[in-house]
Amino acid sequence: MTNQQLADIFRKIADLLEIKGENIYKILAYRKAADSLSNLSQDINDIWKEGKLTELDGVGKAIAEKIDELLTTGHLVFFDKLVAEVPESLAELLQVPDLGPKKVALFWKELGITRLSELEKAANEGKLRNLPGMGEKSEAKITEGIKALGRRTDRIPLGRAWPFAEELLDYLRKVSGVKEVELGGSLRRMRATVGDIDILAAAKDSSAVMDAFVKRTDVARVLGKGETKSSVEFRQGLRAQLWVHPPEHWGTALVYATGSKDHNVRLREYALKKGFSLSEHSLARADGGEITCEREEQVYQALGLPWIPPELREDRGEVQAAIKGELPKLVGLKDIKADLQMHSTWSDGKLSIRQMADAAILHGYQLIAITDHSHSLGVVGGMSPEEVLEQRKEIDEVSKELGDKIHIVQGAEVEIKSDGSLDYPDDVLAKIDFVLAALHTSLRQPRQKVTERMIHAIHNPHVDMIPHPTGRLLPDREGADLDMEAVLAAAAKAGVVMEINAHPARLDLNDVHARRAIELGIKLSINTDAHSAEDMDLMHFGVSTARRGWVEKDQVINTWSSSKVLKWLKSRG
DNA sequence: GCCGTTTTCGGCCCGACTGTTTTCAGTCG
Repeated sequence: MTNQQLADIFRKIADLLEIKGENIYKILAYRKAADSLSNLSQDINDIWKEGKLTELDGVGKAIAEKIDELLTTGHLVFFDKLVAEVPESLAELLQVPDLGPKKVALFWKELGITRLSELEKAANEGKLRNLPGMGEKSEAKITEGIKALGRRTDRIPLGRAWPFAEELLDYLRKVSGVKEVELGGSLRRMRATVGDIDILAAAKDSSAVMDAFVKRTDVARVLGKGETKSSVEFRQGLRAQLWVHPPEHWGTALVYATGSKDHNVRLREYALKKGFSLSEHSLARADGGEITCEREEQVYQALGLPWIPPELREDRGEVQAAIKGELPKLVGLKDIKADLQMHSTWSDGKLSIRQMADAAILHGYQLIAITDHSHSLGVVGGMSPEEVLEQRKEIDEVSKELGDKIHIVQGAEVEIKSDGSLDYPDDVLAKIDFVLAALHTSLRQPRQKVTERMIHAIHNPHVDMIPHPTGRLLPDREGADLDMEAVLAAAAKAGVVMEINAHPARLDLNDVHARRAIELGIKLSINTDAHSAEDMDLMHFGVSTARRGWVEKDQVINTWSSSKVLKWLKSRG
């Protein structure tokens, strides 16, 4: 069983226990253990074999025993008994907006409803409105919620939400009385996918900005509107919420709006130890004293902590690290001096080598690698071995023209074929300065096969980097089912660089695996995989993913000087 | 069910909004 499968079981247990009416803290404990498993960079099976389950955050004796039972037998008697008591299908009812465990339990006990279809039917027949605590409005809300479930977009890729959010920010900044507007939530934390768009505005009086927000022409539905918080659903199914706080509360409000929820809980727990009750409004003392914070830094400072970058705020140990003064010095966009994966008209790129080089110079880069595809990837017009030699001549010519303005390295993105062999013979690979071995096809091979295939490629002494390791395409195409722990171990041993592909549809390695990679001493490279000049602007998405993985500057080879990169390439032969 | 720089027992973040209520429960983030 994988980390994710275990996490799903514990989340399901939490849902069912909540419907059952269990102690809320027991439920939260299961959720915390599930989150811990989801955020884990190592394979749970390895931790289990080492007998270190209870070292995981949120895993104590009882949950460790359940993990042990699941990994040993593939089953959990506790879960089977629970499902016999509380129908498993009730958990899906919790997905309906505004429907929580109390009402699900009410409908189940009073009307025997266990499925979505039964709930919809009962609502349409007006059977819900007479139950205690219910009324016509609540019933209508449920009907509407079930419909919303059907059209609700799942989490959307960062790259799609980003331009929309930017436009929304610009719009709100123009409202009179608005002092500041900033992204919050998973967008500010730069998660690869986001559930909704969270925005914080500072204004003395919230009414003008709230009105402007809910009255936008693309708003399909207003889900709620109050003095400090409103939320809407846009026509495309995307949701957004806006908080408005006075400028003098901006710091605490921004911490609150940025989250994650778990980070906030962790921070508030720590604040309590320091004698403060932390909310979006202030840091309050029990004696009635209060500290308000205009800046986020002041909130952390008041707790004796350094400011924690938003990308780290996932409760993955950042608060503990901040307490110890051990936060990483994260890589930043300004540190990037090179882009080591891009395509030209030699395969599926839109521009010539010269044009790509000119664009890179505009980005201030010292070095680029032109990494066109190899021939077996027919759909993109990959290069034959003969073309590799011809392209070399062109790269030399362009290099001569541009002098010391930029270094151009000849690379190639070489297919890892379905049997694990590479698309060029060794004598061709030997002539290419920077060899990328990539998966694009047969991604659905079984875990063991695709992992062996990848490791075989890593073992080829000519291979320098693995670009976009899993091949995922957000939001639809899952990546290969790689045993990443085994892949990273092989890469660490071979000195092969792993890429964080900056394209927002990829962000691959993901944040969790990037963090594991640097723990293993692997060097990373953050590249745009540009097929046009505009694509080079996507670099910041990759940098943010690295930051989410606690990656520091020196661990990223394209922050190095060009001479250091060239020296490294030479050392690899 | 987890956890300990006040604790191995007794706590466990904090507040906004809505609807059904005349003061609060449920849901959400």
